[in-house]
Amino acid sequence: MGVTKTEIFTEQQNRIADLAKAFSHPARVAILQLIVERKACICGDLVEELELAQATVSQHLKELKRIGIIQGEINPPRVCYCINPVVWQEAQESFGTLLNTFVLTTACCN
Amino acid sequence: MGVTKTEIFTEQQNRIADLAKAFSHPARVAILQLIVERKACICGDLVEELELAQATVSQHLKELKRIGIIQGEINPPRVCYCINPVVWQEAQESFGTLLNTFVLTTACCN
DNA sequence: TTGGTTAAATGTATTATTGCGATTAATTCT
DNA sequence: AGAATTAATCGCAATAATACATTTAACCAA
Repeated sequence: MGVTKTEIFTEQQNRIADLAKAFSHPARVAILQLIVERKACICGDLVEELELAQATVSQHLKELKRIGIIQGEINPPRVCYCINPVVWQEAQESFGTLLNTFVLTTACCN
Repeated sequence: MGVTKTEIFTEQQNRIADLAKAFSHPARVAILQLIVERKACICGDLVEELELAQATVSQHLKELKRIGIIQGEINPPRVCYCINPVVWQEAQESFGTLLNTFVLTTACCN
């Protein structure tokens, strides 16, 4: 996306943006939902469920791993992915806090 | 980003991805935080606070408007932006529900 | 060793995103 | 009417993201 000027924002703002990226593509939402639903998933199962090529799924998994919200356990020749509870909880708290800063009664300029 | 295959995902998954986009860039996080904090913001104030050009801020505002999470009231020659309570609540519920599907006790493949 | 299986990595094409200068549009104020 | 103010839009350059075919790597089994 062109060059995001991360240096002019706070750590917190950059981290929230990064966590939000985990959910900002429907394929990643679907992947996370499947992993949660089944407790864990091997890559091949995800490829079967989603109508996406193996390379594409693998790339989304890589991005989710970069963010930290999933972790992969190598179980040759498979890799089993599961939620990283620590980061998942971080997401819960971050979004929860941010979304709760706005209270409905203090709405608007209308 | 290449062509996201929205048609192979559910409405819900696509909507969550879209809502997450509101938070997936630190500038937009900062903008939303400022609007919430001050109840409302005119574009010029945001440009002053953030070290970004007016055109850039305007574009982020446009994206946030597209998603629906903010709304702009024209108050010439200014525009006053504020949170759209309906969509904000939708985000609360969507993320809340999704993030609560995972319970810590049912963790992992480790 | 030789396959077979699975997933990561690589390379490529395409499209989206970011950021900004410059321009334009809309509306006040004088 | 003319000047000033404010924000949207346009156009551009640079970079990131999507998607996939193909190749590579890692491992097990026979």
